[in-house]
Amino acid sequence: MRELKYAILGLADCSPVTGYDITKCFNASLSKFWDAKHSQIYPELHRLLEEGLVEYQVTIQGEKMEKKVYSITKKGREELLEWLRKDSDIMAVPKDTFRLRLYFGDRLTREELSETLNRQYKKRKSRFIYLESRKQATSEAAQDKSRYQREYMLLCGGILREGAYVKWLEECAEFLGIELED
Amino acid sequence: MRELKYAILGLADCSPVTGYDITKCFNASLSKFWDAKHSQIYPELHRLLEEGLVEYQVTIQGEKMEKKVYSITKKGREELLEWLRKDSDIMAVPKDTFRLRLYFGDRLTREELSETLNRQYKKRKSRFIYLESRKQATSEAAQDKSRYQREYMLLCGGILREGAYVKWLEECAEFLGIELED
DNA sequence: TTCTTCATGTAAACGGTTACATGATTCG
DNA sequence: CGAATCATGTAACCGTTTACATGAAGAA
Repeated sequence: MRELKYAILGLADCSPVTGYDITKCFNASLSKFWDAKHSQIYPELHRLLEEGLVEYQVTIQGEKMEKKVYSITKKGREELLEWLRKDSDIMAVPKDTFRLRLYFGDRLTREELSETLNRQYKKRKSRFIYLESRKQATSEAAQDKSRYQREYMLLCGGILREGAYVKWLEECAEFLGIELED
Repeated sequence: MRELKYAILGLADCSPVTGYDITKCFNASLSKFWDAKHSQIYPELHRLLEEGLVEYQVTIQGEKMEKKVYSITKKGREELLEWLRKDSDIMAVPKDTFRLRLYFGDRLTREELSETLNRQYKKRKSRFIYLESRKQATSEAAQDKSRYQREYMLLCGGILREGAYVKWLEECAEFLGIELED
């Protein structure tokens, strides 16, 4: 529970950050390790501040624009480490609208079902190909820069996940006797 | 949005159901096509009733225990079909606590990281093996009974997903130079 | 008789999204 | 000058979980 807390704490432990930085970081990487909107991040930062896990310094950007740069405190680092050492339960099966549609797919005509399957296949496959293409670039960076190693590992995880989904769709098509367009 | 609505509508379209039946159905199958607690299902059923998508008849179980058996209406079936024909966007990357822990894993000692990885590997692998073992049983049923076909397809999806996760953990171990116990 | 399962609900809290709201800075 | 980006917040709403609450039926 309260996992956003630890995602923020972890980022603040890498280097001092603003709420805006955190938002960008969550949106940026393909290999999303977490996701949150700024409307969730700012209140959480306030809460971490109250709990004494982070502190901030106001910096002036340009003429007068204030930004709050948060750093982790000793107490914050301790709590982060404590959390990192904990056991992770395997996550509940994610809710997947496509899977739900497929489950009740016998109500559709053969053509409709084929369309449903093909549309998903197209999307998943193009995402898979895109991630694969990004792997090469990240792979080289991961060799020397240790900060790219974790990005690389997560990217590999994403590729394997997408690959499994694509393969599943191919299996479904075969099982249902549906032709997949490529 | 409101996907629980369609999960319930779909089940009610298979055969008349009580709220309790729906709850059981969601909890039962390995190849969970959806998940919800009874505290979410009962209010949703009331809402579907108001919208005229389901109707119910009260049945007496035993001496005096009343149960509400819901069936889908014509309007409900139409809305379900309309929804089934829609396109499914690919779901957002699921939030995964283990992935988050791994991302900040450089803060742990080599031994701690090894433990973290091994614990997850053990869980994932045993789940994978369990699902695989269930595949055989379901496979035979899927040959003749059409109602087992969709169960079978979803189970295959689950196996591929778990398999990919296991493979990813193995890749991570190799990348980090960590030995996985089997 | 006691325990499990069947059966139906409500209330509070939580995590997350969407929308509302404001204003400075930088780049073309 | 105008558009994109930087920067920080709040409020309402929605979906979901946990806890509260009750009681009958069936099996051991």
